[in-house]
Amino acid sequence: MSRAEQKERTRQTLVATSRRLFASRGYAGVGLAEIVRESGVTKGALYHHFEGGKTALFRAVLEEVQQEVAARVVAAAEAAGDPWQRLKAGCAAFVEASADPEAQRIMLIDGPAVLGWAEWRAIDEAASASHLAEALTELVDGGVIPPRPVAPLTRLLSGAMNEAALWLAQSTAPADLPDTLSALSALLEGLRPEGLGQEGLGQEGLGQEGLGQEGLGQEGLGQEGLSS
Amino acid sequence: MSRAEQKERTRQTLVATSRRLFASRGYAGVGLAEIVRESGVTKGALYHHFEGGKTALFRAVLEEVQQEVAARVVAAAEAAGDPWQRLKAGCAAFVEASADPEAQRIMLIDGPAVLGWAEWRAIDEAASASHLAEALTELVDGGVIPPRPVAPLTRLLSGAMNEAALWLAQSTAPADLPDTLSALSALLEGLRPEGLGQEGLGQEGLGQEGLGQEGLGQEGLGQEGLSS
DNA sequence: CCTTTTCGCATACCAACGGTATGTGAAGGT
DNA sequence: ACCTTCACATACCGTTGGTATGCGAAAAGG
Repeated sequence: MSRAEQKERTRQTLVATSRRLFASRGYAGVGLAEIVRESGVTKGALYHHFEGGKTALFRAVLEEVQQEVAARVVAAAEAAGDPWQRLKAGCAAFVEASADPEAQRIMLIDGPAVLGWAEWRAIDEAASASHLAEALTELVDGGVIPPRPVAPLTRLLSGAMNEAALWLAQSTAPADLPDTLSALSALLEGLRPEGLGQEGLGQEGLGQEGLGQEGLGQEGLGQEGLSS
Repeated sequence: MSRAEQKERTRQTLVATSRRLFASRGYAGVGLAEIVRESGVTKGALYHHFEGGKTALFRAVLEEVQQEVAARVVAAAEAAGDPWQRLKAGCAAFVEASADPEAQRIMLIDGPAVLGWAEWRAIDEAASASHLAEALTELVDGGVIPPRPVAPLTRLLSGAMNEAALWLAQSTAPADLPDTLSALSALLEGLRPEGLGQEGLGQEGLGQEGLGQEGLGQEGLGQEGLSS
């Protein structure tokens, strides 16, 4: 095996191992000793690949998780038709993807605390939030929603979805997911001038491959007023 | 000085010192050695007052911060008239109070990471989120907004406000605060059936004593479509 | 081919950290 | 006056993230 191959392989092993451990027990709950042991390397290798030590390793893991979530959001949005549908499909996909407890601890809990909010937000912006901002800008430019600064709205919606995903991850009621998507849909619909075809915010044919969210015994999704 | 007095005083000193340090450099960035040194006590005293060690100390600090924020929210809400106005005034007060960088690091960044999301949310619920849920329930019961499960909506709005506060704390544009309040107002208004007197989400006589947010050179607040 | 350099990684070590076991002296009851 | 309580101090420990240095095989040079 060539040296470059081996190097990349070691790096990926380190990222994969620490991702699994960080996701299950949190950043502070995992020591470097355990990471390097389960990776089959030593601390020397870790610091050779990640100059910043534990923090840099976490950053690599976070970026990987963020890009996976973003990929799902983009795929869902592209499968939808008009800009308004793309926004709603993207939001629904984001909430569903972020509901994965594995991604949560890394992306939403430890991320801001370990890297600081500024850097966390920069990564989030590059991966996901930028798409949300673009979608909103497009809707404003297209006259679908009234003119309004998109930056604050982007933050509000991004935060709403993050928190909702956190809540969903530990909720037991199967109705919580559709109820949340319905409520999010209602908030988005409220941005539009009165009465422009209120569709639900559900999964109409957008990529939802093996999320573990299926089979929760709910019908349509996105309809309102069911199950308090 | 009596023993009980001295005990309470030591405890308060520890909480105040660690609150200041946690706020400025984060939970992980402050060691117990520094806390006890600046408090004028030793580690023995710390562990005598806080059995859980550093975590328990942080919990005490978090609860203090949460209660202060909640007090401001309640004061603002009570100063408003009808339930709908109370909701909006409370939301505005929450965003403004949470925009304080001191409270942020403790309440929004380190809180979930140190205590875990479940415990953090329990504290948040007891202090602030419960009031939001009550306000929403009241509005549903009063027929002001259509029937809908309030729990998901509470989480969405709570998350939106948290993230917005985080964003506002590091934003430099003075228009960001009014723009955010305006956007939040628009989202809330969207929950109401069409056309019921769209007032802005500003400070109309609700308690905003010395927040440091005044004088940001903005007019009305809560109007839409200005700046950027 | 053989030499030399490179570099991916291992070994050994360290200061600092959170945490604990034990000691102590003054306040408060009797 | 005695004894008990208890709010703290002292001394110590295991583990942690981090670093300086050594090594051996793969690549580069002749």
